[in-house]
Amino acid sequence: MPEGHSVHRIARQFDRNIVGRSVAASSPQGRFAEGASLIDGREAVEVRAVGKQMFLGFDGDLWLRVHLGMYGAWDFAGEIEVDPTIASANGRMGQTNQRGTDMDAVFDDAGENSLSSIGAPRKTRVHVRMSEQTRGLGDDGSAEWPPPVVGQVRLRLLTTLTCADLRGPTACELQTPEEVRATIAKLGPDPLVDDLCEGEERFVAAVRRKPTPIGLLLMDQSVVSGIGNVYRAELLYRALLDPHTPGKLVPEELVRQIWRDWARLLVVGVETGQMMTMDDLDPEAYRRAMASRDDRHWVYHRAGLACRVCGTEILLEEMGARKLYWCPSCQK
DNA sequence: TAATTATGACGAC
DNA sequence: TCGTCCTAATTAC
Repeated sequence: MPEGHSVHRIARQFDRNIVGRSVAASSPQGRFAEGASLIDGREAVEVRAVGKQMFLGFDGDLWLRVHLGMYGAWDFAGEIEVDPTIASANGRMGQTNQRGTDMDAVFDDAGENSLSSIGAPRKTRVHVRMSEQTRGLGDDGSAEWPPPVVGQVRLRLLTTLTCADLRGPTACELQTPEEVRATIAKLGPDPLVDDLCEGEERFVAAVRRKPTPIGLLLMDQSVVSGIGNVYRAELLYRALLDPHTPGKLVPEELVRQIWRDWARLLVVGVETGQMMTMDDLDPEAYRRAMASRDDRHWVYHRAGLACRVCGTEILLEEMGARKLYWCPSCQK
């Protein structure tokens, strides 16, 4: 799944292409038929991303809450107005998506996926038909509209120009404004939502209150929003911090540093669509790091390999029912 | 064709 | 701590 950066990117796409328009909603798969019928015909009026969740507001105080879980995805198709920041990232990643449709992949949160053949799960994809020029020139030569449904589509939102297909979400439900507020209230601070200073104080307070290992706290969405398994491993490495350290024993200044680092990585992630965690590298090393998913991180997915800095073997253990990668030598 | 994997989160013990 | 749910790509057989 998309960690926080992907959800913010998706929200931007909604803001650009869905918000302010009436949508036809359906559930091709049938499992959200009732909800879709309630949305159908309404105008989307606002989108919010908080941590790993997205809230899409419709007129009449009806909100759609979506959590993609581990392998949910939104597929966009149609003539899409691309967010400038996303478009700029395109220069680096513009390549045809693996489905080989008539769409150009303007961005692909699978950045790491499309740059590598290693078994990454499906990623959030965005297919964009950039111009009239490409319309009708695709492999199928048909430029069908709306696009044919492929696979299990829980929810399809269609405007006159844009099609957004949701598949595999762990949560897809309608909420009242009250419920949206309640959901968000339970979430820890998100650097792109909350005031940075305020967020930092909340994060520091939550972490330093608990005996729980910092490696678990970073994954706890009530402590801080948007961090997933990749960012957890990388943030801890960047902080040179042992994942087992109880929250209350992490020096306050280091806790603050982690928050600010998360804020920085999140911004980079939103801009590039990639979980770039080795941004301190020189250009040549950076280029190499980008070349494949396996070369992109300090410790994530590097079990058994030598630490890039000290050469010690990167360890793999289960923490919070997820795979935790770390360097026992660098992280104390 | 089946098994495996994945950037999550819940609820039942 | 476990099992469960959501889906599709990749790998193994």
